[in-house]
Amino acid sequence: MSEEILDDSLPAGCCGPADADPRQRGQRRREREAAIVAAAIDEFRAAGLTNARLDDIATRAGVAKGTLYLYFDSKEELFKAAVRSLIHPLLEAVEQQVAHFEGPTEELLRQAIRGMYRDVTQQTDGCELMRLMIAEGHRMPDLAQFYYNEVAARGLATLRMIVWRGIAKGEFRQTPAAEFPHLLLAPCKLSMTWQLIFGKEHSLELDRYAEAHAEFVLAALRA
Amino acid sequence: MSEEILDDSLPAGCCGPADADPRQRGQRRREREAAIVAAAIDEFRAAGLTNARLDDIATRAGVAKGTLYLYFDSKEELFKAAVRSLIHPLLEAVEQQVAHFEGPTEELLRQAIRGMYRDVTQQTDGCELMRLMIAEGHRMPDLAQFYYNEVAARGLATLRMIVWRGIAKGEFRQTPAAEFPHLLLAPCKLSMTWQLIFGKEHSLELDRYAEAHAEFVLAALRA
Amino acid sequence: MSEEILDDSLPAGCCGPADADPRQRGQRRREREAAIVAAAIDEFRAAGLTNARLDDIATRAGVAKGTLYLYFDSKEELFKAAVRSLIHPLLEAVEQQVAHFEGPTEELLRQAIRGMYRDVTQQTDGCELMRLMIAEGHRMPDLAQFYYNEVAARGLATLRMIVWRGIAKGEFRQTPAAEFPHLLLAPCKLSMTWQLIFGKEHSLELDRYAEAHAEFVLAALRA
Amino acid sequence: MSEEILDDSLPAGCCGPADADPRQRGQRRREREAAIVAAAIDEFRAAGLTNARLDDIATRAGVAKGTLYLYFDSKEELFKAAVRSLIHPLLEAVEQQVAHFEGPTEELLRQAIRGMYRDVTQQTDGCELMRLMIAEGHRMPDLAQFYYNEVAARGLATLRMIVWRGIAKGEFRQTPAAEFPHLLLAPCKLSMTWQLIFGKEHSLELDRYAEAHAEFVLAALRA
DNA sequence: CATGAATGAGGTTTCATTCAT
DNA sequence: GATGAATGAAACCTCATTCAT
Repeated sequence: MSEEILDDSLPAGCCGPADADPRQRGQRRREREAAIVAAAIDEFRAAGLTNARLDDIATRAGVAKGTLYLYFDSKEELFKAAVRSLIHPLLEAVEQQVAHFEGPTEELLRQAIRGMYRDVTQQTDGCELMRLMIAEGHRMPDLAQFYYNEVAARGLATLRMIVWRGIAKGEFRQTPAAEFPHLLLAPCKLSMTWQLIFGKEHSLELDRYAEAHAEFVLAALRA
Repeated sequence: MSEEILDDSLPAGCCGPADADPRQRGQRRREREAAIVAAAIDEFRAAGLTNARLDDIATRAGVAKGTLYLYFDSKEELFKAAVRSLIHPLLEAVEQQVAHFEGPTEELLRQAIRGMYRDVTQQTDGCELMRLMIAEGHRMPDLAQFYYNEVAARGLATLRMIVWRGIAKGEFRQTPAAEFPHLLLAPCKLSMTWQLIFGKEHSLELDRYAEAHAEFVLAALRA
Repeated sequence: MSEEILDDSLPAGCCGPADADPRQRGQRRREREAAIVAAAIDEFRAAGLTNARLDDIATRAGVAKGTLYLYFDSKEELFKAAVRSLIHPLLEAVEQQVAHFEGPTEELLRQAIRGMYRDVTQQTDGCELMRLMIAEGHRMPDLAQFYYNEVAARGLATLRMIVWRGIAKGEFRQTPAAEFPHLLLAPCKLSMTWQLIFGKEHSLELDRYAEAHAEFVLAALRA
Repeated sequence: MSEEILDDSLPAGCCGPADADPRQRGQRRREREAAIVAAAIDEFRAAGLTNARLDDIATRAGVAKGTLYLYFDSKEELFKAAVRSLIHPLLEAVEQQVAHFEGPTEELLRQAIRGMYRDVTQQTDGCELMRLMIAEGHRMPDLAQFYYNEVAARGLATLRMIVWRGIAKGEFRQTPAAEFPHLLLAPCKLSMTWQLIFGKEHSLELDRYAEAHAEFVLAALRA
């Protein structure tokens, strides 16, 4: 994420701006934007929306401060772009989780749950994304809307489909989880907020906690 | 909160400054402090630690800006005081949750769960407290520690005792919830973060959600 | 200087303000004023006019901040009072420098020079007084005037009389020091500023320096 | 002064920013810095470190307040830069004073002494520099150290060399001034502090005073 | 396109002075 | 007289944003 984007692949001719080939132009532009967003994510994570400094983001991205404004209209827009770029991988992860699973639904759910914790155990960005959404989301309704559409709603839909599948196949009972798949997600979210608040200090034993999570919800679901 | 000066030991009449009743002084001081903290809570809730302005807090509290510094050493200290004052009611709620309950454990747990949602449904401060803890807690370890000791750990202990009681009386099965009472709390916390992020927009139907929560965990717990 | 003024010598009756005896009143008032000035000197020395805080002065003097204004109209007035009170001991030193000396004028001058260094070697206030006069004196012409009248002019007059006596008795030659006795004082003043700027860091060896001072000016003066 | 960025090594044409001539940049930068320091000197002289306002310095320098921080990290750093810039001319004056003098040492010393008074008679900054060093130096040991190295020690070394030269050539006697050249400098320093404290009010007649100074020390030195 | 110097509003914090008690 | 809580005017410093080059 914070790996410096290396531009030294530039052809002989020198000087970015003088690039003749429009394709190279577009290429370069996309690279820069990515570099800026990556830098922004790092800084926003570390400091939050208000405390992050455009100066630092620019430095980290290897561009001048003014350049940021060639790509984003304001700090807030850059923040949104950063958040969106954090969301995308989550989306794909969710999509693929259900995908084409064969086998008992219980196993499918176990895998889904295991997947949830990847963000918490490994130092992925999902946790920090949640922090940002909670901390600053309520002042950016469009961002919240976006998060709802692209992450929350879709993820829950996936979970609900798992429940339905289980019920349809006679593996699961009728439970409130069919209507509120949140119930299957909740323990993981709690572990996230736990980590956000307490950090390493009073950390849960995540392996056993995840196991407990799966066991517990399955106990409720099983026919 | 910030070492109350206790002047009560003064003898009846006489001396010292020509000051009115020292008890009145202390009284007035406590009132002001309360007013400042109340104002601070409002502003910090609306804007977060960085964005809240001391000017506004002072105005809202009906004092001059400089006065704040007679009561708190810095903005951060005021923030902590505000958070602590938010935590106190939770403390009491936690205390009372166990109390002296007679009857089936299932009913006890239902009541406990219903209690959890009071913060979410009614516009109490519990939700916002969580936002503040998540948003800024990681840079104030002492605050997180305090929150852990006084609220998190204690609340979870209460839940665990309920589970134990159920198991002991043969009402509940052995479940991972005995070790991780978090599992019983999680759906409620999720509804909190949900509300913090999405506000009124995509709000859960809390009544039915709470009911589903209770039903679901009981399904897992029941012998 | 910083010794707390102890008021416990108060008679039975209690409570300062209720003091009936007007003589005691005046006594108490004088004590307080002295305490305040002493405290002020300490603080002004340590921090200068602007940086010294009335809060600290009041605390050190054992009175309330508001009380200061019962004795002095403003911070600046208090500063002047403090400086004047520093000047007074110098006055006496100056007075005694002449005294009634019998014997060779050279010995008289040696003694005078030795006396000058008392302020520098011992931690007397003369040095710090000079700092204050230099640092802030130019904005308080009345203070400078006072210092000139009471110390500078008078001290120089004393030195000049010594020179005259030497010349009259045939011990000294005619030198510019008769008109500018400053020349006899200068090395000592230099050692003061030296100490004020460099502190203990590059300190002169004052004993030998003082000796050199005497030797040198006598070399110039001697017939 | 604050690490000049040297861009001069850049090749002729090409690249980098679409920036004008980098040499122009550096030029402009140096001009601004000089303007700021000049303004700072004026304000610090008039008001001292604490009382000088960055607002005023900025206005006088013709820049915005924030611009100051592009050149200096803090008020204190700016103060130091101002002091250093005052010291530099003194350094050079001292260096050149000895230089390549031919002729009797007495004449050399007379010239040196005359040089000393240039700062006092003309409105040069040497006097004010002394005020700043005395008033605020003791809280900036590095500044005092710098002043010692670059001015005090070097100036005294020069004076000592003059004395040695005189002794070596048989023109001067052995006097304490060989060890403490301060004695030759002292009357001038006294005139400086005199002026700092009393201003124009009780001013010495500097022409005749300087003459007296030279006469007096020569009387002591001459073989 | 890219730069980075410049801006200046806005924030926290300090502290001399006042005044009700 | 004495108190000390309260005031509010500055002061320093930050940083998102602009713009000449």
